[in-house]
Amino acid sequence: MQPQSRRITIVDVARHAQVSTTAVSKVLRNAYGTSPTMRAKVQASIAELGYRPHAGARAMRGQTYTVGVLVPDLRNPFFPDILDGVDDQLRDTDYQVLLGPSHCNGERAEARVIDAMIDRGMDGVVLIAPVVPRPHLERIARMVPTVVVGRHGRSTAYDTVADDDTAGAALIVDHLAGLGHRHIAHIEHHETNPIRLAEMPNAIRAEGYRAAMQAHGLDPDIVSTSYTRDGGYLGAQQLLARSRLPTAIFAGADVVAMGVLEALTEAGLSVPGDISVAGYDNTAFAALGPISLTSVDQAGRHIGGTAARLLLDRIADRERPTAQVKLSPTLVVRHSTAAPPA
Amino acid sequence: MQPQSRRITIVDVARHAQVSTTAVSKVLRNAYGTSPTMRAKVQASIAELGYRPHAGARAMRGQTYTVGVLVPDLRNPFFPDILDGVDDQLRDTDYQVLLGPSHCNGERAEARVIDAMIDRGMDGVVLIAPVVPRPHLERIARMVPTVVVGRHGRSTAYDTVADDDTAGAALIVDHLAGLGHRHIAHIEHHETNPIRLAEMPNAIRAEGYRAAMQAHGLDPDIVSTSYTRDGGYLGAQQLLARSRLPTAIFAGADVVAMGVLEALTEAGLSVPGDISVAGYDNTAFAALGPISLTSVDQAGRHIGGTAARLLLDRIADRERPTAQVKLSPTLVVRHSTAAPPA
DNA sequence: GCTGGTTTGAGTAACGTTTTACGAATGTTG
DNA sequence: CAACATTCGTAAAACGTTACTCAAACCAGC
Repeated sequence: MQPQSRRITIVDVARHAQVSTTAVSKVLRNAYGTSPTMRAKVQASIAELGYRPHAGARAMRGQTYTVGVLVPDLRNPFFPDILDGVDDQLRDTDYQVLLGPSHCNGERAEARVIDAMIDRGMDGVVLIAPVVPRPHLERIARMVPTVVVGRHGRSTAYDTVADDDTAGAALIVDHLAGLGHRHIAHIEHHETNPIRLAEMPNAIRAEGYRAAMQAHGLDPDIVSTSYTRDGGYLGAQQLLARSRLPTAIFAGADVVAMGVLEALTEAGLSVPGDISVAGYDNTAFAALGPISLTSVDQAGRHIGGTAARLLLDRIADRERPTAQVKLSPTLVVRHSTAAPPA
Repeated sequence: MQPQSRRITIVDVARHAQVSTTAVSKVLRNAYGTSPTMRAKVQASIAELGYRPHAGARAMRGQTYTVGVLVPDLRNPFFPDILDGVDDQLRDTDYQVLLGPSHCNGERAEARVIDAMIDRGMDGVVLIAPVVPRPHLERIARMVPTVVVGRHGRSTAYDTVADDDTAGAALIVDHLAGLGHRHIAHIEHHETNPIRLAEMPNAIRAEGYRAAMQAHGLDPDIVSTSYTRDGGYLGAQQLLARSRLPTAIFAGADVVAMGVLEALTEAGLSVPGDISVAGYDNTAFAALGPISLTSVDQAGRHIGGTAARLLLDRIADRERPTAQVKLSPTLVVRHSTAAPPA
């Protein structure tokens, strides 16, 4: 088990192919000024020696061919959909995706992960529903090409891709009201920061819910917890503690609905017999037979694909004006919603 | 929106603190030969200038303080548990975790992601249930400190952390047999490669199932698909197509059980009334009220924590003999299993 | 006050790549 | 055939950090 031999470098390849290191570098980046003959020679040597470019060294001068994706919560089954979309776009490029997990969803932790990605020379980053303050986002975007997913608000520094959460919330409320529900509660991710209130999807969904309820002449009823399973569980428990139960619960995310179903099951209530439940994101979980959750589909894969494409565009041209892509969600009706009990 | 100012380097810090760059470097790595006075001065300058070390440059000489974790499937809810454990251990160190997603679970794709992590100068890697050939693993481990999680087989090059899958499978079979089941089917992740047959958890579970069945004097009945939701769905459909149904299904992973439940629901069968279902991994999904899946707990968080600790150890001393940690699983009985219908 | 040892800090050469500038062929035009 | 583009390839200088070598400053103990 001898200590591994030194890594093969561009110099080794150059020597083997009998050309200069510059020539090898040019071939690698398929830059201008390489004859087919030379290209072939170099590529043969690369293959024979098993050369692999050293990203660290590359980072010092040019690109690393790496893009980082900030994932706020690995337990939320919506995010893999987005990542699939990113992967679709990047699979056939030289770029490699690395994920920055920020499970403990604090602002500090998130900022730390983003900084770490920048320090590691990522050519660009996709930030999924980041919670750091707006100016911080702008600062990041000035350092590295950035696409922000699922957070509204126009910036001149970064592109955004988001779902029309106002419309999505309305889809649910319209559906439930159409079934005859008058008392529809909403469980949201708690938010006080004024900027995030205007930008984060959770806040927009809550606001959309409120507007839609009023449009139907109904009273909004919001419980604030978090977009996690536990948040859903706690939120539902708060509702269950009431003297008068709602006849339907609109959970701000499928993962929240998981917790809601948990609490309702525990309380011995049947869905949708006693109470209807709707989610948001149309994750694989919602589609699951025993669950069969009515949900709003925001086409995560498409969102991810769009984000990746925008990012590649921006890496290619950092001066291009920023884009704001807004996608329209659709309603997927399943068995967790029905007319309220008589 | 002026083009971002040049990155602050160690040289800027040195100038600002009026010391040499060497001194700054020493403080950063808290190496030998720094007086408290100097350390304070340097740290003040670092804070004031907002200096951040450039990982690419570091990669060329020393460490990058980055560890990579290969995650085979982001939709399997077991993996976040492992990652939590890794995070627990690394949170208070200088190390940063980055995830390499390998969704399309081919050998090629996996090898590509691992290579990418090595190229990017990771100080160490944790490979979760890797499928690449054994010699490839050895080669990787010779290049970079490596811990392999959930794959059995002793190596002199890398450490391993795994669950005792033989015992885990027996727990399920014993439980179901104890309830009176005679016809217990198992859905496994298909495997033909002889080395993986001896090392991969799926293969060991299947073998453990077979052994336990025989110990009870029962006939094994195995369906081969994959450890995904779709795999579970297809496997269950194959079983449902039979003239004689099993009275219980042991799914090799919770994520497989998701698909099984899906298929059974679709077929109008009730669980556990018509048929019992058990999973493996005891994910949050299994605990979910409406699901309430009997499962085997292999303490993912603990596995992840152990892996991270072993990795740090090995980064500190690459010559230390390798360790093989095997953890004992426990059975968690819920409502998806019951005595077979009379 | 000198010796010998220990701290403390500085100077400098890598590390592997890209980039800029430039020379040597080769082809093209008047 | 001279003058000039064009193409192909090379040399050398960065990039930001760490590790190695070595000098200066300091401290005992005689």
